[in-house]
Amino acid sequence: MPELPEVTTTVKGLQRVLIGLVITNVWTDIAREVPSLKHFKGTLKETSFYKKFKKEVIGSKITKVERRAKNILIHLSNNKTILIHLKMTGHIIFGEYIFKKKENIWVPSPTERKALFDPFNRFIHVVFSLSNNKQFVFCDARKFGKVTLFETNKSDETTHLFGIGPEPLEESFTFEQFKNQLSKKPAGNIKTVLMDQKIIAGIGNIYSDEMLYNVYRKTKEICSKKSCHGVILRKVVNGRSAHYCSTHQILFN
DNA sequence: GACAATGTTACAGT
DNA sequence: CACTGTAACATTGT
Repeated sequence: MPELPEVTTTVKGLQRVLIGLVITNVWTDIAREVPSLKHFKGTLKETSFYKKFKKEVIGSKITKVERRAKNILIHLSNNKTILIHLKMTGHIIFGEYIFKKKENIWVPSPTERKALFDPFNRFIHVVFSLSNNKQFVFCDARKFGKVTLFETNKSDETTHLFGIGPEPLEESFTFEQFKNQLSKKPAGNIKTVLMDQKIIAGIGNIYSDEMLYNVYRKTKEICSKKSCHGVILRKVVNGRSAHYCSTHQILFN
């Protein structure tokens, strides 16, 4: 469930298991950097993308893993960084996998923990094999996710990160700064602003809902705020479901 | 079958 | 130019 906190959890997990390992192979069943988006077709040759990706990644050591907005950044020893965006349903699995050649699929080793056999984990699209004979797997039911590569020292220029706003957990991020950013915006939906990655990084639909009162996907339920008897309603804001209390929250449009 | 789903981007319209 | 709303991406789960 990838917004800032979930991506952070993923990154922390990867830091524990990936640092110092060498990437020995890359397998994928997708042809493009972004499996689905049409607009990447023009700039990236479909079949060549992962060929090149593979070449640049194999043999390098993982030196550092970090998060920027909702992106996972895996820094390599050769001035390359693997960038993974999980989008809606992408997730990462680390474990021991076995490749079934006949069926062209990856399955968890029979000795692996039960969670890896969960049907949710069956949409495997990119597999990185590592020097400890384990695999680091990108799994995504909807194929919205992005797995790509950029030059580490060009992180300020890469289109994948360009223009992303401040990290809310950085010390440099202050209330004053946020207020200043807000004042530049015309009056409008606060939810839209909270989810705008250029204003503040990492907030998505669930957390923006929670910030504005805590009732994500509780449509029709009775408001749980003390002595409030409102009912939770749903309204589409900025193309996404917004949930709010009919009594103690007011919508202006 | 209809609808909703954690994200982002292109595009049409105002 | 700035902003807004919608469709698209691909697929599953309810």
